[in-house]
Amino acid sequence: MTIRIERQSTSIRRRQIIDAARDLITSKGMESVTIDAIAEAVGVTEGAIYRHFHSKREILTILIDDIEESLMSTLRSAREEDAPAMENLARILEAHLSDVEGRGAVSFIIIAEATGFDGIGLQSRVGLMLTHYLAFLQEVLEDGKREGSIKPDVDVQAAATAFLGLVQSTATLWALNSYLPRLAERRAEMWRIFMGGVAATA
Amino acid sequence: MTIRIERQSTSIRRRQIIDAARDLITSKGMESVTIDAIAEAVGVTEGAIYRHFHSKREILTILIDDIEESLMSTLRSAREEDAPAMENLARILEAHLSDVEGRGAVSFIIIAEATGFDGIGLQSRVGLMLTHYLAFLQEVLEDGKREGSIKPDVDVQAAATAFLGLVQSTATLWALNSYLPRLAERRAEMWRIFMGGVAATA
DNA sequence: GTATCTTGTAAGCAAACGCTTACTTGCATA
DNA sequence: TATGCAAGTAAGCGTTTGCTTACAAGATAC
Repeated sequence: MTIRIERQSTSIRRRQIIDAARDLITSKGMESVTIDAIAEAVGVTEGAIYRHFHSKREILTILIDDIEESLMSTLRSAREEDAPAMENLARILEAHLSDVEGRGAVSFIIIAEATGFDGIGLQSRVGLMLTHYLAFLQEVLEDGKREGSIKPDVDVQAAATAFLGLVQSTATLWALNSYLPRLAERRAEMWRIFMGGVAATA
Repeated sequence: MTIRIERQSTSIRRRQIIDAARDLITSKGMESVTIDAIAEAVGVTEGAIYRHFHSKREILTILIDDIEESLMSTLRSAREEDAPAMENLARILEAHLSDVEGRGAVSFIIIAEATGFDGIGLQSRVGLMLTHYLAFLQEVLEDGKREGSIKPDVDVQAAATAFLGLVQSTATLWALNSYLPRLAERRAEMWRIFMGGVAATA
């Protein structure tokens, strides 16, 4: 019985580790993200994890970076430079909901956890992520105002918050119903309500 | 040095215990809700807690009952029987945001925790709470359709979800910004957006 | 007044957690 | 080929957690 040790470079291991952390969150929730569970998923022992990260907190922080990066890049490419703002918003909503459905509600689980006082200081990092998200939406909403497709008296900050709420509540209900009903189904109706609230003309 | 033991009936202790649990959640977050912390807050030792509840899970379950009861009763009394549906909805939004501001975002922290797989089975209980919440909103929305104040083609389930999202995203941002900006401030703008999306006439 | 039930304490247990330590082995390079 | 670093293991540490046990004492009933 030979023991085979599969050595890997730290760059590869770091990726494997944060991927494992993400998978654990989506499959078994935030509570089950332990160093031991991550190590098992990667196929090494606990000690090896600390060769590549020096704390659990660092792993989670970098995971959030990763989540924000991939989400924002998805949303940014859903926005087309010369398309009408309302079309862009509709596409962004679709892209965000698809992202939630595809990757599981990781981002919202993390937001959730941070809201309830995470204890390792994710709170400010998650706050920053939401700030970036809202700023992006506000940009698109301002486009709409300039175009005249969005009512000039709409408060863009409130509108962006409401948009976030659309995705957040949908994701929450989806997660609490064991990811059962097709998440995308309700997209059209949600969009019509939001659109009606901000659009200049019916 | 006399040891004074303040005996209390189990009915009083049970109240004190779930109140302590709630206070702990709002002040220091879900993570800090431990049997030891609850015991200290009540002024007894850990063992005494188990005279009145037989598990932590039972405490949390009953706390959710309590939260749902007080929230729903607040929202129900914000709804006036003979008032127009849109007025009722506006009042319900105000009542819910006030509740969040007053009691801290307890309910959302619990929703959050459950979303991220709580591990003690709060998930289905919290799902039920949201179902009740949405059913209540859908009732009011149906009122509005009957009155003609809400567009007949509005999907009430989607509208109720969007309404929940309004409160949820607002509460989240509020919690992540250290409860800083007056939460009620943004209420009016949020309401205008939602109203615009469902109202029959501008 | 004494028996009994209820509420309390102090001590500790087993498991889980993040993390460290002492030591080993694979691998690139001088 | 030998040297040194990088990547791995096994074991265990200190702490925290939910919960249990053995025992003490206040309240109540007969």
